[in-house]
Amino acid sequence: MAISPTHTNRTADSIIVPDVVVERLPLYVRVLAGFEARGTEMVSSEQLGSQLHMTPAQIRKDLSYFGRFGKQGRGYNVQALALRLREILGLDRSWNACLVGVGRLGRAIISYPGFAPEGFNIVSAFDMNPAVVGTMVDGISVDAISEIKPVVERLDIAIGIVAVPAAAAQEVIDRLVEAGVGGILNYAPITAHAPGNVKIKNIDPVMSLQSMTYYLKTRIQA
Amino acid sequence: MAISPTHTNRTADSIIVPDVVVERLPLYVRVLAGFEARGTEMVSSEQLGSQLHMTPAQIRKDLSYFGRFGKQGRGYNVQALALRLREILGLDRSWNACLVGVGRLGRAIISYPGFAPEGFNIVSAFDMNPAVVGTMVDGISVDAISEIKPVVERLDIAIGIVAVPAAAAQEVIDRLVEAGVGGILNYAPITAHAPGNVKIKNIDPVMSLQSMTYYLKTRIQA
DNA sequence: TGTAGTGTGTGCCTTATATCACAAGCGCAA
DNA sequence: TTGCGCTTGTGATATAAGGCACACACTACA
Repeated sequence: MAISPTHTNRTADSIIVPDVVVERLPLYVRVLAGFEARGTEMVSSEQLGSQLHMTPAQIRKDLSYFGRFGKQGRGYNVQALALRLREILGLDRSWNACLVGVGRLGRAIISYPGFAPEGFNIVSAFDMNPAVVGTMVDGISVDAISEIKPVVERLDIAIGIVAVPAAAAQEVIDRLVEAGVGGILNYAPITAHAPGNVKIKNIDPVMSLQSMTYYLKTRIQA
Repeated sequence: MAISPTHTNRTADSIIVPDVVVERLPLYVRVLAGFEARGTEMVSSEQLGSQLHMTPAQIRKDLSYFGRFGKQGRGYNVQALALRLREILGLDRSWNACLVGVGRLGRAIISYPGFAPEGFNIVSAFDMNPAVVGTMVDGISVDAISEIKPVVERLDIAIGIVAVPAAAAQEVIDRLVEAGVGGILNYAPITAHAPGNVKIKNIDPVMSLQSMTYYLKTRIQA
């Protein structure tokens, strides 16, 4: 949460970075990767901004929370900035995750090919259903819910992915927290609760659609 | 976007409701459904707030954008408020959606059982791969990308769900917009662009994880 | 009819976030 | 070496969102 900047004259070290800013960093990493792939050496906040549809000032300010990465008159070195942002986000290493709930959704998550290339490895799965426990799904062995704590500890799992029915989700989250995970990716349609030192991110396509329709309602159909 | 309130003495009709507020409404609908199921007749903003971990004042203020639904000293009638919010969000009807990209992710989306009960029906699918075009997936026929426009018009499709690789996503989104959809649910990891009258919602679990690790980094492991 | 208890709706204030705008730094060209 | 064009980093300012606190409305009960 804290960073050690040499770049500031404010009261103290350890400036708190707003969540909104942290959530934008992966976006920057992604467009930088694009420029990197195209062999571009330098980019300006202007260029980044036009790609991302945001103002250059916002990008500069976001970056300024973490240091001074740019050169006046030149912009940012693509490679260096990408590298630095990955370090800041903790993307310069890989992370172990476990999945709870090996139903239809859970299986789709296990076989989703987007996690591994970014350094997120699902190394373990859990389910309540005795018919599934003990089987292998896509190379991952499925254990009983009661095994969460020992397995999380043994495999150094930092992230729990929750794909169980709504009714069971909070209970599962509590177990994951107790087992020591630091973050939870929750696919269940509930308002999940966890202690402040555990980060929860919700993925809820249905809720996205349900707010979208508010805008569809008033549209004149083409 | 506009509402016709009798409840206000402000400058004009048609108050613009902030996006953040609209995005919270489905949350309210969900907890109200819970109270409804338990047979509760009245709830206070206090009770709603404690379920959702938010302040009662925020809930009251959010609701006040749309009308005066509560009774002093009593709270809100659960059924009536749920009904009204559903109307406001356009959830008192069903919506047709189409899926573009029938790969692994696309198939998982088609067979995801969470959409239909909430009134979102995937009625059509499209893919680029000639091997898939013409087949049926989970009861949905797969057409060529070039068919998007006629099919969207014929089946009155308001929502496009994008599950194609990043490189193809913007092109697909452009086609969907041109075909006349009003909203897009985008699973591709890109910064999508669309005209202002088309609502885009992104679902990106990887990006969620990538910002989560920022907080995991600094955690003392248990 | 009166009074006590409760919870809404909202004006006003606080906090958070975004944008502006400019001094200062850098590189290039003459 | 000087000067010009460009782009950063950041105070200052503007806008947006959140929360407080209270007048007022409603119910219940005496």
